Amino acid sequence: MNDPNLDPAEQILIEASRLFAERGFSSTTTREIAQAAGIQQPSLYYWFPTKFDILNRLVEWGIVESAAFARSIRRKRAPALVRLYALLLFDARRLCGSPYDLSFLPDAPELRDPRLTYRPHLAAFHEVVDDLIARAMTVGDLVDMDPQLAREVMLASTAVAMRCRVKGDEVESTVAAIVRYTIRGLASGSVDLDQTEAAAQSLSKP
Amino acid sequence: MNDPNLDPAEQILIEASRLFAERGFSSTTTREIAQAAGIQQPSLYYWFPTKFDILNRLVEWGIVESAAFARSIRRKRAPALVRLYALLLFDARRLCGSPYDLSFLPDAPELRDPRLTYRPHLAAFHEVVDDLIARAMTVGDLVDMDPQLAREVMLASTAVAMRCRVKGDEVESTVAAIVRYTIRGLASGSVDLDQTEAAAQSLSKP
DNA sequence: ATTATCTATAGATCTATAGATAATGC
DNA sequence: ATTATCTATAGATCTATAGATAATGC
Repeated sequence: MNDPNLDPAEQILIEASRLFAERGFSSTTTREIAQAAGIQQPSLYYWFPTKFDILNRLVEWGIVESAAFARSIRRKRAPALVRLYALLLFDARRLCGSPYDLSFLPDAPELRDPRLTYRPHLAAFHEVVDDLIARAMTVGDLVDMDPQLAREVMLASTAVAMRCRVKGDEVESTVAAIVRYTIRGLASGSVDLDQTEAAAQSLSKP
Repeated sequence: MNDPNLDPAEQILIEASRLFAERGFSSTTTREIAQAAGIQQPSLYYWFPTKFDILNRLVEWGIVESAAFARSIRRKRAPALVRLYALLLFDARRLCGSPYDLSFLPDAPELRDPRLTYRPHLAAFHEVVDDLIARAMTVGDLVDMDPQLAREVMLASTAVAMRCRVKGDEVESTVAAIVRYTIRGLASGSVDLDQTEAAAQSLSKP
């Protein structure tokens, strides 16, 4: 249940994410989190000021690195579709390989809480995705469709990947398959998918 | 806020679904639901035995008709991919056109509650989808991939459609676009997408 | 002294019930 | 009588704090 070699705060985050994914944030009690982490309920408050801060930490973790990767890929020279592909791969791989179970993130109603601090990072991430979608459409690599819809469909692939809850060796192949079929659905007929994927794969590994 | 021409139970379901989508089931209080429906909190219990029963009614509504449609389409003569396409169209169209906001359904952790009565209907729905996926793969209309992954990707399109929250005239075009690009991602190169869509469109309208 | 934990509990909910009240229809 | 509502509240949580206690390190 708990690994005594781990920082208690880390252990709490791991167990809390598992419980949030299973029962939802507000149905999970601080008592349950503490018990899963092997401590008493009030001891949680030594490591986190509130239950809400545990959620905030997990949500931040879920987006910060992907937003940073998005900023770095914006300056790269590759075609927009390749960069989009790489961004989706990076994001899905990171979330599926996370020690936390973040499968509750894509649709958790709690994300609407304005006290959460992830918004600027998500906005930056979306800005890059929207820019790359616009560029890929301009050069004819994406089917002509509502750009906002294209973004929704693309980002949904991360949610699907996490929902499959694959671990270890299977992460790589499952993520690759889901992202490939998402891009396949949105790319125009003129795109060489194998070549695009190969280029994206090498771009997505920092 | 409330339409006095409506059955109070119906009004409660509509407002409850909106609140569940916004804040989640367990963060929504019976007081909030009642207030949105224009009655006092205890008056809810004249129409529903428990808060949980409100959720159960909404979840049932979200699957029963689609499961019935799935059973009816299983016996139809069209190619498996056309029938899959029609099933996705029917399901997404119905959920997006619903008087209830069921966008919270695809990932609500509360769906794991074993007291909910939707399970047999969802199982029947999945059985048909899995059968059609297997058939479509056998005849080479679907790319070779893990069938369970194919199902996840397909059913995610309904979630994406609901998340777009389109209403009225825009439902039809948005749903059509999302389902088209989902099928595009999964269909093999030999499939004529326009023809498949046309056949599915006529099958999906009972 | 500092760090990390514990027990006990205050204070604030929130669901559901009890029982009164008003309105409708026989 | 039945239907539909209301006010008041019991009973059961659940988060976060207060304050004690034990262990570690100077």
